[in-house]
Amino acid sequence: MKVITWNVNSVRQRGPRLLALLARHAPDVVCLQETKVEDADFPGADILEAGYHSVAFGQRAYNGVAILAREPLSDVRLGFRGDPVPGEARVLAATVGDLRVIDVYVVNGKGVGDPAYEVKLAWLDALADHLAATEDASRPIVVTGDFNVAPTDLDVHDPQLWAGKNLASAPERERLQRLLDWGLMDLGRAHAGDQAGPFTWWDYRMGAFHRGWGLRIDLMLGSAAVAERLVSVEVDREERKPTSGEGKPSDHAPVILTLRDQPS
DNA sequence: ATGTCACTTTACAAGTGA
Repeated sequence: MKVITWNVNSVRQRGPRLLALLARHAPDVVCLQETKVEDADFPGADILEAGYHSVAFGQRAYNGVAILAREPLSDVRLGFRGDPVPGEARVLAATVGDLRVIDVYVVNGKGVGDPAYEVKLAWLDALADHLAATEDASRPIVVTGDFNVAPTDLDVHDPQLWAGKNLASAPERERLQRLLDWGLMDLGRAHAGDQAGPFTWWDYRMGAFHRGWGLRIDLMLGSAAVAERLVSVEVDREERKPTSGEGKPSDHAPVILTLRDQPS
């Protein structure tokens, strides 16, 4: 079974590349972030034609999440109680087969000391509270998406440069750890071991991708029932190249989780 | 570190969020 997460930075701009991704990897589940469209404009018909059901939770211009799946999606939940920014479409949960899928687009935070950074910390706390209150960590769960947090210095191309900065600061890493303490494993790190990266996001500016200036902020977190089925977590770096596919790339690369099939 | 991109608008260039 394959689960993909991808911050598309506008699903309208990334339409052809999204359909190509579905054809290339034939995933079972895809979580998208930063779709940037209201639900009426979400390309659900094109996605259905490609063989995928979908649920979208979007808004105009900003944020927006969606889950695609070969199998029907059930127990869909939009947003979460206690969200410090309830007007922003950032969390979508659905059940696919035996798997509970929670798609998240974490508040960016702008910079340490910015009011948005305090919102980010509160938001991560609220999400951890919500999961503990509403989900069962003993079941197969994947919490995935753009966390806007590089969990450790292994997840940063230049730890000295990023030390204490937004996306890599200790307070946000502590909040992420709270989430893990509830009963999740960072599957990407489990697969990569003590190797740096693999990175999933590179700034559009300064030729950052070409220079290897990346961060691992798009994460696959899994409960124990998922972690025991872990085969691999890989980054589709090709998708980040300007030359691959139709139109421009997102600033994030897709992350592909592969799980062993359930013994039946 | 900031050489870009996508979005929006008493729009046709400039601010914003990332």
